[in-house]
Amino acid sequence: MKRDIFPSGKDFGLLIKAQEIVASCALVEDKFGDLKTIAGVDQAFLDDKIISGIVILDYNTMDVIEKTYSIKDVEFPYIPSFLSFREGPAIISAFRSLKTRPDLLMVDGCGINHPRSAGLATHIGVALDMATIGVAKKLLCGIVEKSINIGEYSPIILHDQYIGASLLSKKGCNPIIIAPGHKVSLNSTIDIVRHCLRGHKLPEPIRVAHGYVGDIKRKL
DNA sequence: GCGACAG
DNA sequence: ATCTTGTCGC
Repeated sequence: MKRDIFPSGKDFGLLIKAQEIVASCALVEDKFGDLKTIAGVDQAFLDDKIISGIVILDYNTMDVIEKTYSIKDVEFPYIPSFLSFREGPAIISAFRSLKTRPDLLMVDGCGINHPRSAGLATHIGVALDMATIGVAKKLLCGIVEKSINIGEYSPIILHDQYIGASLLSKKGCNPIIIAPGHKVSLNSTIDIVRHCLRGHKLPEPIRVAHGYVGDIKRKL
């Protein structure tokens, strides 16, 4: 099953097939329990190595509960809309080394706001069968409906479908792009991301995970 | 054909 | 993502 959505080679026909399978499995509805903990994951690169770091935080206090990481060889290049095949394997590896399973996972990248509705957050969510949300800093596809003020969001539309939101999380910063990954609705995605904002542009799970992998990389 | 294009 | 000091603004 999981092997089908992470083909080993670089046959684009197979990769696209894998993404279509992921998209067909994606669920944009709230299918997670009480949010006691929330995790964030991010990657850093050093030579031909990819470092994936995951941090689990207390949902209410945003205090760090657990951290873990994984280092693997980079075996796929960065190609827009195919990020999952470059970073996905390392994330799965890091996730497997966690002692506890978080109630939801925030991923740096797209969710269903992807050309084939299979962004990294959605791919990871389906692979791990867990609720995920995608948080990106740039738009990959779709158009932002309207201009917004601080604290507000604007729908992102693609093919007449409401697939995500552009949220102005902090003054003086560009808006962040958020979208459901798997097992999370659009409204909950917005509520949860807002809940995780603590005075910074990025929500805590992603911000802390980013700093964490940076530290790991530095100490190598 | 040309430009856009998560990390 | 990554190479990198100082600097402008809130």
